[in-house]
Amino acid sequence: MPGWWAARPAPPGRQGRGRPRRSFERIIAAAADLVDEIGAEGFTMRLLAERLETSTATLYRHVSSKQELMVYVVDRLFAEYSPPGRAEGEPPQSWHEAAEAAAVEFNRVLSRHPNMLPLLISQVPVGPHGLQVREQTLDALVSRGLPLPIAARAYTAIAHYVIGFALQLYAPGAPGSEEAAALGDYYRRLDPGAFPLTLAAAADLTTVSIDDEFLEGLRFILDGVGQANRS
Amino acid sequence: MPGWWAARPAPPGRQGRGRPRRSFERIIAAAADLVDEIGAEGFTMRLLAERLETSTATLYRHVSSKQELMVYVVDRLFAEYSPPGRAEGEPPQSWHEAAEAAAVEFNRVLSRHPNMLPLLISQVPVGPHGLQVREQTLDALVSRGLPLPIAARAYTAIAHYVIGFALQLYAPGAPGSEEAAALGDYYRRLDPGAFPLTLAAAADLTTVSIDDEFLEGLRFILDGVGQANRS
DNA sequence: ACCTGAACACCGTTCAAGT
DNA sequence: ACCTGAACACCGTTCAAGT
Repeated sequence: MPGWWAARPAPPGRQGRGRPRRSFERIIAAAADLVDEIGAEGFTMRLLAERLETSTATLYRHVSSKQELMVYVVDRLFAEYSPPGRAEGEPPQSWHEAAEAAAVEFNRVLSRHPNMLPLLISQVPVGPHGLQVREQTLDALVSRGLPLPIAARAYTAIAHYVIGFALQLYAPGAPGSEEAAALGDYYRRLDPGAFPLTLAAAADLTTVSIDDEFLEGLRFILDGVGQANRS
Repeated sequence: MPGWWAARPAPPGRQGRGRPRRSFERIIAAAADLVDEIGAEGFTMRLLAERLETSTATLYRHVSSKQELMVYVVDRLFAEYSPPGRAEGEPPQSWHEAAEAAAVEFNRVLSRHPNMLPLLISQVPVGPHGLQVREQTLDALVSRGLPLPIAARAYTAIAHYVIGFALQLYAPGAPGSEEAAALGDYYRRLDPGAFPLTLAAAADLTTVSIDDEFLEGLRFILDGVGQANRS
């Protein structure tokens, strides 16, 4: 499992004088596509080599390991994040609205790459794009009046929440539309006497959409941040 | 990656008439110990067979796959959770205090099993013990006056937060004491002009302990829940 | 200098063959 | 009936040998 500190300002590989750099990016891009298509689980250096019409030994001349490759694959997620723009004629947003919009956009990016989510574990994204997103978001909050110490803590809490939510909802292995039925069966088979509240809550939770559930939890955090800001 | 719905009320294996059941539990216990010792990454059916002085083929007569085995290994985490007891002569807790105590206890359990954390991805713990913990916690909140719909959403948000926090802090691959230095180096190498807020926040964040950081984020959520409860 | 076939040391899982 | 050695179909990674 790769750690965040493993990422380095200058990407690796014996980058000669420009050409190898290009190969490195071609490899990362192809690897990202492959993970999207077949999942992090099924991703194989042999498959990647095949798709690039080369050999695995050649891949290892540009990246030092599969782990390192995955660090850069994850960073491409953050390249897709587009900071929620303040719309033209609209009134200036509060930090609260800006934070919510950022979280929703981050969630949207993650939901589009379910197969990549397992790679986010124990890997705070600190690749070039990951850092840029954090800096942009901190700036959005601070410029709207939220003090930096609180903004930094809010960013951490929100990032944890969004990633955790996405992992359990979108990641391969999470219940899809068909598996939801199996889950229903599972709950119905539970002894209602033993888990009355769990069952009652499950019945209630199915009445709200997943998006709403995401927003409700998010607002818990944002309201708490607001309280910290006032006190 | 195993899904939660995959867990079943009745554990698997051709459980004959009592004896095989015992074997099943011996296997799960040994597997859990092995994961704790060498990590989920290094865990191997061959290693487990060796430790139990049997063969892999025999293991497969009691569990249907490595994935299923891991589902039950994870559930053992929840068997360790001891619901924070209301102390003897003390005044009755609020739901707020109860929720915080539960989250802290859950975090404590997770922090003691860093090697098991990667197994929690895309696996909402729905094994027997996992369900019991949820039911107990919901009961603790509801009995202290928090309405069930809010309690259920709070439980989900808190669980996501605690697991996300633990994954990024305790999971193998997270920066230990030595790697923290490497991380410092990494940040120092960043262009301060490009990431001024990230750098300023990092300097500030190092002044609070990890436990405090955990509690601060947690209180964001709990304060938000309180606000939802009042409105 | 750059590339690669083939190997090395592993996996999870299965099955024919033993007791 | 219960167990298992040995195999099957893979991995990530390396290296001698080619161009």
